[in-house]
Amino acid sequence: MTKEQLNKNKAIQICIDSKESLTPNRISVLEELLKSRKPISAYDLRIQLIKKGKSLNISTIYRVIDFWIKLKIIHKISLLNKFILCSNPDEIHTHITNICTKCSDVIETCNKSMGLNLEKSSNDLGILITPNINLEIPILCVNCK
Amino acid sequence: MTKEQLNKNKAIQICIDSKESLTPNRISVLEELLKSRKPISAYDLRIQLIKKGKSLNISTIYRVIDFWIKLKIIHKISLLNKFILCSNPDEIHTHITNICTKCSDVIETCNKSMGLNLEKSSNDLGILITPNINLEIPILCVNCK
DNA sequence: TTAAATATGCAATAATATTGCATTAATAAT
DNA sequence: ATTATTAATGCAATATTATTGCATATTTAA
Repeated sequence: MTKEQLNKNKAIQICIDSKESLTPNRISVLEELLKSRKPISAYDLRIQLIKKGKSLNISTIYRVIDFWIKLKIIHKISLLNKFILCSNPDEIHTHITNICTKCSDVIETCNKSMGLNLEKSSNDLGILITPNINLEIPILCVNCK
Repeated sequence: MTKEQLNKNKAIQICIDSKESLTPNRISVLEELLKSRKPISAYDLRIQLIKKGKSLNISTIYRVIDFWIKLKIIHKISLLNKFILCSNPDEIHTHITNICTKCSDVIETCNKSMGLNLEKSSNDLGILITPNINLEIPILCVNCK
């Protein structure tokens, strides 16, 4: 079983588990994101789907994206106004999206590997860090640095 | 000397030191941002200035904002598509903008107080974290949590 | 099988941001 | 000081990203 297939199955499983309906549009958007390793904009995603004969309205694209975001399958990369699949959606932790400022490549890591201890510091400040947030860190990747 | 005045002077000093010209528009935008404790959009900033009889074109607004961003006086908050003054522009470190997801209030902290050790972890991953980046952390503030 | 709830399409519109080119203002050179 | 050069701004069009209200279609529940 390939990694891609695995992610798709996992996403579908999460969808079923949460008792949401798995419509053709939702599957199409999911499959398209599985293919694009880099973050992709909603409009570009739409163009890719049109190329495959699937012509969704842009509002539907956004709604479907919101749907997967709600299930934590997709991340919005605010720095780029683009979207990407989450690499490990079923684990509750601080997601970290390292974004290369040169090539827009994305390397997803987690709090442990990044030396973050946000819980402690947030306690000190009196603020609350909610679970499953996504931090975007501008970086230079191995190739670009 | 008030804190506001201090920040303005500091910003102006940084501008002079970097041999950039301090135009009326740049000062107007700076003053407006000094007043708004919360992040503000470019268009709203424009409206505020219009109320004071200063009618800048939106492209000028964006250019002036970019100017101050280049000098590290302003941060863009990508999560909100808004802009805010940096609270300590002359210190080179990882800036952290804690953004309350409920009220959009912003609490700026720094890496030390947030338990981050990004340099070490980035070495491990082979990526490079450039100086003076700004991390946006979605939180719940003291009032909203 | 019908009723209710949800998803999608459609098309308009909102919100955010950029561009090319003309004009004006600021700075440097003479 | 005057002119030449460079940089900033205005203008207005356009690009990009995102949302909305309402009608229709599809899915799920009764």
